[in-house]
Amino acid sequence: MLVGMAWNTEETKRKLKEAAVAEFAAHGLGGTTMERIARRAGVNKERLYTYFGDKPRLFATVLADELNKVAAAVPLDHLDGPEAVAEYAGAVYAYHAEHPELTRLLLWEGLLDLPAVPDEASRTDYYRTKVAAFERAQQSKTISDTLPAADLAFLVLALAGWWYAVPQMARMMHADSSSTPASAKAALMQAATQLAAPSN
Amino acid sequence: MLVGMAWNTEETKRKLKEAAVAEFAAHGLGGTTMERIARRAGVNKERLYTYFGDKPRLFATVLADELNKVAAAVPLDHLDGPEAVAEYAGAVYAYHAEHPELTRLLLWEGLLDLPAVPDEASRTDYYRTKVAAFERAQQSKTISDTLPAADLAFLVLALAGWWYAVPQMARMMHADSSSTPASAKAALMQAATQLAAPSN
DNA sequence: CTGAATTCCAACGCGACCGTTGGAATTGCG
DNA sequence: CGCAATTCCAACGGTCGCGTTGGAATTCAG
Repeated sequence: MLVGMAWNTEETKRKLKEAAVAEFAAHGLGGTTMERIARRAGVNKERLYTYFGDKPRLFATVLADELNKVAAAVPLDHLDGPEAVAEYAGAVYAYHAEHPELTRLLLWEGLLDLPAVPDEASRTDYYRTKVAAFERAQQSKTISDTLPAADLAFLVLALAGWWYAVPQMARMMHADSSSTPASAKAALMQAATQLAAPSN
Repeated sequence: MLVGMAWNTEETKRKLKEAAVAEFAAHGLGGTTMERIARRAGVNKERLYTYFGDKPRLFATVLADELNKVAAAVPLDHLDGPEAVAEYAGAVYAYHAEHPELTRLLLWEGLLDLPAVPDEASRTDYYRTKVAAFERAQQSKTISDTLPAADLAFLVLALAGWWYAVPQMARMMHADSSSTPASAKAALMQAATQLAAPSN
């Protein structure tokens, strides 16, 4: 009965998912072709269908994978003070700088505006733990409570994500070319600090 | 020689552009079909090609049109104090709430990451006038100068735009359904105020 | 009315992509 | 070795959308 280990199946799946992330991030659900994913992975197209189902299902799979990766890479359990909020915002920005695929996948997904996203339950849990960390910090008076915790957390992510959402706008607003990834990160950390600083 | 006024050409062009905005905003450049645009406008597909060229050109045309509209609808020449920044952020949010097409077009464009966007020169001018208004307010010490003017302006727009960029994230983070468009607007205006408030 | 210019549109060629299928190659097992 | 199970893949049918084209309908000038 034993499932054969022949043809290193797991490795093939991994290569396909890696290629799918790159293609979907670059071209979106509609702009990506299964053919190109398979070619990039050096695998036949048919494997995609037997392993992952059709194109939307594959998209959902790779997005869920990437979300799990970022959840592991940028933890957030405890916040004590505005500086910790800035650190978190900076870490999110830095992660996206190294892995621009995730933001782009999220944006492509957002533009599809499906009635419900795949994996909604676990993703909601994930975001709620972030919000809960902000709530606890508010209750212990270490950060500002002028904004509801959910809004504050959401807006901090907005500061970090907007650069990747509309890069063309970022480029045009900083036309004097005085802007670098490093200065962008410094600016958003400063901004996050101001959002989280206890009102005086 | 006189060009005939027959078949009300201008009206046909207007209807085509209106339909194109709706379709492009909903499905993006790749997901939109010329056929559907023409059907929605009640006009034959071929008119699109003779009037506007191919699909990317049409996309650029309608995006430029929408940018001109928002520039006219949400002016910004003078800023005096954090409250004015909040007012501006709120106005931007409100405009996008009524015309969600523009943000979506910008996001689709951003995801294409073209080396240069159409109409780059005039759009750069447009953004630079916004930045200049922030700069003047900083020089007259009515708003905070802890952030470069370009970053501050950019991040204020981030606060207003993020809701539309990742609506699925907004929905999941506010899972308790305590969030409304009105509360979102209030939150972002509060946040904008805190970003712009002179440091103490 | 006749003819030229312009707007409109039905139909087409062509290429691209999705998802499938039939069968070949490889592996483990008896 | 022979057999069954599994992984792999080249090729295909069908559909869809882009951009074009040939000609019909409408308008205006003479």
